[in-house]
Amino acid sequence: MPTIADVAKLAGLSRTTVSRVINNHPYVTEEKRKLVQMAMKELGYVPNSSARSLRSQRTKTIAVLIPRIMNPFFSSLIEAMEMEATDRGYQLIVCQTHYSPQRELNYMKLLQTKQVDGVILASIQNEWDMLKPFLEYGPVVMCNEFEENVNVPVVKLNQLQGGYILTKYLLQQGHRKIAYCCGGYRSNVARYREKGFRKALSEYGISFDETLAFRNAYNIEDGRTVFREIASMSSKPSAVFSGGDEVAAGIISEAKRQGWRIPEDLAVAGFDNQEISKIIEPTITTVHQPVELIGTTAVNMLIKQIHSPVHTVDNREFPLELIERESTRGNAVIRV
Amino acid sequence: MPTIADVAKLAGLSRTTVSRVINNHPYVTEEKRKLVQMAMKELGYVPNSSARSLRSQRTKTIAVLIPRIMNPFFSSLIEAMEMEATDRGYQLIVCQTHYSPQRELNYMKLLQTKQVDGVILASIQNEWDMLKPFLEYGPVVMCNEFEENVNVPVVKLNQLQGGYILTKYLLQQGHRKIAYCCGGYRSNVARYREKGFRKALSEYGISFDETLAFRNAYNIEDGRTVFREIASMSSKPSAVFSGGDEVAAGIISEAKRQGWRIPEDLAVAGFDNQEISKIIEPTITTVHQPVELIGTTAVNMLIKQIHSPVHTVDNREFPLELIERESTRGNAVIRV
DNA sequence: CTGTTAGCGCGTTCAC
DNA sequence: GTGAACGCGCTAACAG
Repeated sequence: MPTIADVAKLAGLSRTTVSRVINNHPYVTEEKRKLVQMAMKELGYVPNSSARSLRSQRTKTIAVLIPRIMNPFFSSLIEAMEMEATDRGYQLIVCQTHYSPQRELNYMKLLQTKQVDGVILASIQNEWDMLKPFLEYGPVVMCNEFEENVNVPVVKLNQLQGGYILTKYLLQQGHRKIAYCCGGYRSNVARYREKGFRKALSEYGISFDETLAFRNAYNIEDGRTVFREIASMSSKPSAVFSGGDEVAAGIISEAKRQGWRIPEDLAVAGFDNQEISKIIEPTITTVHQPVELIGTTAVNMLIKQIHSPVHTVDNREFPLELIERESTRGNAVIRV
Repeated sequence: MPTIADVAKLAGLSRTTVSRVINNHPYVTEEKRKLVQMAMKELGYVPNSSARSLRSQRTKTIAVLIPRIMNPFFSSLIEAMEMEATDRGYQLIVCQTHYSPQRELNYMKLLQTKQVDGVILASIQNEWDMLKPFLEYGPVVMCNEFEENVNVPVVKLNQLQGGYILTKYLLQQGHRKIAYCCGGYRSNVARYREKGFRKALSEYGISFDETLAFRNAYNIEDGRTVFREIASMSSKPSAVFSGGDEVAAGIISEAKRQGWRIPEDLAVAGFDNQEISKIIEPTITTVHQPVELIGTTAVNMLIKQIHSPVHTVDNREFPLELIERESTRGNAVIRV
């Protein structure tokens, strides 16, 4: 492997000049620039990035923490982030916590060891006290998931509004007894979504019914289980608000197996507007989340922080949008 | 940020001794080891990984190239790889080529600049001549996608067998006119799958009919298009072999919209055994690919190469498995 | 405009 | 068992 010294020797110049050419510095004669470039090409020289990192204290690499990649929400988030990072000259390291606080802490150490220039937290598994100390080692940006009263830039979605519009829509459709599904017990995303759910209910004078809440629903299989529980209830809901399209799909699938009609016997609403919500029969009413938008925004906010470590905490929040489909439509009958 | 020198000073020892403790070297008194550990803790010392990389010529980082992460096949591949890499002390950089040869080459440069210790190619966009030169810069392992007559370790799936068993099954069900869908025009995965398809056909004395082939089908929307074309044919197939579950789902969905019955009017088989194949109605007959297995295997093969750059090219190939579901079952009528 | 010189933080021969 | 000294490859003063 040729080093900068080899190039310098071949070009008959100093290492400094070669370095200047590499980094597009001004104050290099066009003539010598050519000389250096030819030498680089002839030797097949490429700068060693460990050396550059050590010298410049910059790795041009960022890490993003998510629970797991198989969740389509996080796949699309990573997809968008990776593209944006690449466009801006950064590498992206994926870190799956699998909901483990310990793994999360281990990944945060990438910041201490200076393996990455910054971290995007798209999931939070530890109490903030555990995470806070890492802020001193480098910039951190929160994306989607967030922590309150914390001095960290965050790009998030208006979950309260999202929960509200979806619930209000169900109420307007005539539903008065609505089951509630969510996952992630200490997630602020889920918490605010629930606030929106409750707000809409209260506007109709309805109070939250904990016996209609399912708080551990993450995937299709969980959705099936939820349905079975609903089916076994003596006083059944006429609609379900599900915090995820997969869960909604599971509920629908199981309901149909057991001969229920959707939405006539049970209206089902999801969240995320994932592919599955468009292909299932009936198609699922859901809330669209601009995932690509928050992904690219988070990357850009982080890179900005990396370049100017001034603590200008500029938060961003984007609205959510209701997508009405078949799984809730046209069964507008008030059932008391 | 404290350095190794600070720790040495505080502990009243030399940098060498500190380094030995960090790297678990023998020949360090238990007493001094404690001393060093206390000093490290007191200062909150953490080794700088750029410096370690520069010195040891090891980054403990690997890159994996895929077309895009949103494809569930690649999400699960990355999920498995990331877990295995982490378990083995490596970081994983995701590289999405988006089917662009140029992007692929850019990512391969990570090997030249020594930003990564090795690369896993799970997708190939360039002619091999373009990729081959990079082998000299570090170990490369191919995973799933492959190139023939090339001296690179590869872990793959027996696509020929996969295509064969699925097609043979359709033939046994009585189908004689089977449409064929695939994506990826220069993929060996697709090529061998097609070989299996043709092999099964020929055993039944049927020749491949190019007018029944759709070679640009990747997603649900493409599946819908495929169906429309099939529906408009004068001489229609009784079954479809689709190279992906999404495409199969799109075909089914569109077919149902237009009032066709599946499998009675058209049997549809997919590939990959993805979630969607279990939830769609009818559920989709498909071929299960052990994605996690090839993911972890590829990571381990690469790490092995990194540790001992001996060119022992040990390839691995795993079998595929047919999963029979509703989308093809029970319409076993010979139609000529 | 260009070259000389000093480290960035660490691991590793060698001597002791 | 331990420490002094060198260099991994590069960039950034500082002179000139």
